Amino acid sequence: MQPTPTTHDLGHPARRPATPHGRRPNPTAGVGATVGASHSPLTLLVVEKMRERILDGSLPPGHRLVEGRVSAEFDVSRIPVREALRHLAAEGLVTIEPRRGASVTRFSEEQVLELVEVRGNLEALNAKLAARHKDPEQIAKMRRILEEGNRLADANELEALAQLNHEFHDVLSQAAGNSVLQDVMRSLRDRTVLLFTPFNRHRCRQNWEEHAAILRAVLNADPELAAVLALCHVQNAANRSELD
Amino acid sequence: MQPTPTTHDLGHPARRPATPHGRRPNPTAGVGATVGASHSPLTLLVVEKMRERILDGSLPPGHRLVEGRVSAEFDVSRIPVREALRHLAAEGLVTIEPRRGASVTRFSEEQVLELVEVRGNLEALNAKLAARHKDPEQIAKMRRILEEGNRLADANELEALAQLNHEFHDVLSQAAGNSVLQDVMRSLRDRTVLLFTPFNRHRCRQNWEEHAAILRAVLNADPELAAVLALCHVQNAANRSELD
DNA sequence: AATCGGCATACTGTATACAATTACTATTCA
DNA sequence: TGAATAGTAATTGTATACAGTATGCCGATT
Repeated sequence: MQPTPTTHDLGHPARRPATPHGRRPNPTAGVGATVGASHSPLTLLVVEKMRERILDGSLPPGHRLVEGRVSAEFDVSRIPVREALRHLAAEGLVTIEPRRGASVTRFSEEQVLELVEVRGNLEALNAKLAARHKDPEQIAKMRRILEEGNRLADANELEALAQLNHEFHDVLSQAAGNSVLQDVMRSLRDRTVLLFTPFNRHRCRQNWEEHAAILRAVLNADPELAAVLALCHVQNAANRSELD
Repeated sequence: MQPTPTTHDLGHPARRPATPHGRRPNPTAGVGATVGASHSPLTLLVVEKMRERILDGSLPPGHRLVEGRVSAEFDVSRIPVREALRHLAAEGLVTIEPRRGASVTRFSEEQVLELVEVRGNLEALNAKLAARHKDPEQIAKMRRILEEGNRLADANELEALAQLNHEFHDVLSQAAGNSVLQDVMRSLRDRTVLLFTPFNRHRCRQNWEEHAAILRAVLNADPELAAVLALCHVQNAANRSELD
């Protein structure tokens, strides 16, 4: 930790040859591409990758995330991994116990209820704001999504429909135009994704119905209705997933 | 304005070790000297210290936080400092620009409005929840705070009254019993602290009046009223501070 | 004088090194 | 056999080392 013991090495403060250590995570590293100029902080790359794996379920709740392993996995040093883990911890996807390390967050039933409560209210606020601001461009986007979604629902293309849900949330966040809210909700959404994903066809369809209703309320510039619908939507999604 | 290079150090005047090799961030006990015993991750200590200095204004918005300087200041290595900076960035108190470093967040007017909007709604939710849950212990606490506050207001002890505001928020968060909400609000509150602090006597008093009203609504188990009052309170506080 | 190019500087990003702590295992003693 | 314990391995916390990049200064060239 300190130069203490080693202080006397002062004579030759580690003038190692070119490659002092046999193992080096690859200079222009894991990113694969080269680079010359492209600087992408490794930390962010690790964050992205890990978030993806957590959200798609490859890293199940409770799974321990040992710094050394992860860093070997991605072929980077522990530092970016540490930072990535802490970043994810701030988002709530990862839990860090001091001196014990990180693991994928496992939510208690109570926490799930709490998440739903907060997220529901914020989605309501978001919908309300979206219904007030009427940016023509956003409105156009919403119209498009609404039509597209209805078409897909009729055609029973549930895969594409699920895809559209992301766009739905995105456009609504955009339309609300509150970046603070956007940030908070992103974190809450990520945390709830794992909890209730509309896997089966029925839910997917019902999900869309509710989304469509919210969109219509927003397009009709009815803030209160939009808010209520959004709140209900979150609660419904939570209830449905409880019936698993 | 740019604090450019040497603006404020960090508080401590000149604390350059000046010892060429004798300089080492604390052998085994170093921490003990400055902060607490050796257990307690340095990162957290740095976070606490820095948050304190940001919130009390010693580190003004826009002030650059250079890792090297901060680490020298606290006599630790850059690693805990980096982690602390990122922690604070996650809370929103610090802004990190890739490859450029960290600085105390400077909020635009728009962001202020956004913060108020979100915080107001969440405080409302919080008050509503608090008014529903009726834990006897929390109720007792609230009663105590209410009485104490009224007493202080009458006695014109504004210093102590300001102190009590913290307790007010704490107890209300506790009473609401939603840890997710608690987390989010803590971050939002920190960010708004700088923006509107009731410095002068008049505001402090009015502030308390509003707090008291919320408390009474909660104690009367009137969730809707509590919510409305909380929302208004945040908005009022924001408006008042704009008149500076 | 204005612009360009290079050099020195300062700082961040990332890698490795090592100490401190916890977790694990085997072993001894009752 | 079971509990206590010592010894070891695994893992985190923190320090230092080094490389790459932005920044600012200075001189040279036009």
